[in-house]
Amino acid sequence: MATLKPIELHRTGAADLIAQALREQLIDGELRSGDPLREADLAEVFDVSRNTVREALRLLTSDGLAVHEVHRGVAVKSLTVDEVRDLYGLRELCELAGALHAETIEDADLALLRTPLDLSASAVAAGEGRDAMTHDLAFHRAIVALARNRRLDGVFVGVLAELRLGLALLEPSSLEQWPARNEQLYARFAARDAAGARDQLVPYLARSRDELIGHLTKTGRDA
Amino acid sequence: MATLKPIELHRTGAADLIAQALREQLIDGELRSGDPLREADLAEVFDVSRNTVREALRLLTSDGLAVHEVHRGVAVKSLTVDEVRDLYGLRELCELAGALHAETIEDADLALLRTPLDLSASAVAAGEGRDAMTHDLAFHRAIVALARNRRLDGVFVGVLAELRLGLALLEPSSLEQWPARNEQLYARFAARDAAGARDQLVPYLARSRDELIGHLTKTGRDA
DNA sequence: GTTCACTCCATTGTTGAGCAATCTGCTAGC
DNA sequence: GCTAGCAGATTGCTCAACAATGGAGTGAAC
Repeated sequence: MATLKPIELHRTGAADLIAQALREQLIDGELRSGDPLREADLAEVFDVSRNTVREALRLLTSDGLAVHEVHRGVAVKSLTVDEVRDLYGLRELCELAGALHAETIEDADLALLRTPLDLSASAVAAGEGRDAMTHDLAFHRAIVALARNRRLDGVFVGVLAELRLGLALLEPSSLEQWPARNEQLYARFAARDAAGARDQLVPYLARSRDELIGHLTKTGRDA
Repeated sequence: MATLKPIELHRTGAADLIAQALREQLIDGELRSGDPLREADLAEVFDVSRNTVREALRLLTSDGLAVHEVHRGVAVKSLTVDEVRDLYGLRELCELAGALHAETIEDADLALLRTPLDLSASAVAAGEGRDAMTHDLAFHRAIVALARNRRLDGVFVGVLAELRLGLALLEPSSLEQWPARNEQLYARFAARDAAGARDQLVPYLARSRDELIGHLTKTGRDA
């Protein structure tokens, strides 16, 4: 027989599916920080047993998206200002690792940067805040991917997921400046200018960080 | 009342305890790469229900210490050469982030580097391979901790845990060169020489990586 | 009015049994 | 030698139960 479907792509169990569903609700902002995730409720909503829900919640907590206190249950994580600082520190490390490779970037990789950028810009124009952010973050993921280190990609995805807990609460208006800034960043990559990318990236992230921190301290303690 | 026990430190459930026990067996090398982790067996060994074991196994797999295939169960992860490369890439990133702070290192931090170094050296002298490695890695953790980023620390701990899957299989003889190299590295920190630390660190890690990769390719495909 | 003590209830932690789905190795038949 | 198919083992998931814990409410004592 011919080589037809070499990958039957990792089937997933119910717990994984539920964890994924919850993750999506988190980044959609449907679940807000601090919201309790009660086993019995979720079991009913997803129509699975409580044990399966528990497994899913374990996954979420080890992702850092939820916190678990014994006998008090699981709740959506609230980011503290310190955590946001740490997350951005780590994010910077990841993105700079990618930016290092700007010198030798290939056209195919450049295209992988370009696509989410355009998608993000049009989502911003259309007022689709959530999509705009998704594509914006995909752009940054593409930057990190330049380092060609899957483990690093994994770390970065985790960082972004946690950051989204807070980012989801930002007002849509703050997104409007992003396309222009991303465009400048992209230009440095297109020019194979690693140092320039780096110099662009650091203040970019600092600004994003301070925006989020400002929002956290303004609204309520943490979020 | 006086401030007496402010921390009743996160009590843990049975699943967490079992996951921790398994982690320890992993780094001890008692569980080898590829070994199956059967639910029923573990349930009996630890005298808990299968459900609890399942939760523990979920934790291990999301730590990256085990792999999970649907309907085929959980097994201790086998590191591929590519994964080792990626892990060392990430490890380098973490340690370099710490080394950046060598310039401004305080005496207290220096002491935190010194202690595990001495412990490691005497463990090597005593032929205690496992302890030697534990303290060696603690030394490197202290380096990363200089960056004062808890999230980064967490990433690094995860990286080390996975690396230990392979490191546990190295012959004890290869440990003997480490104390001297660590000592050189320490000297750069003591001299507040960030650039020097960096120049020491990169080949140090490259060498360690190649040693592990060499061992993997030599013994059997992966491990 | 505040503070304790106590009770009640919601929720989690864990168990154990059970069954369907799936994988694995073996056997029978060709 | 190869394939089909039949166990047996193992996982995926459910269900029902009960103990342990935390929180909220009630009420008495100061």
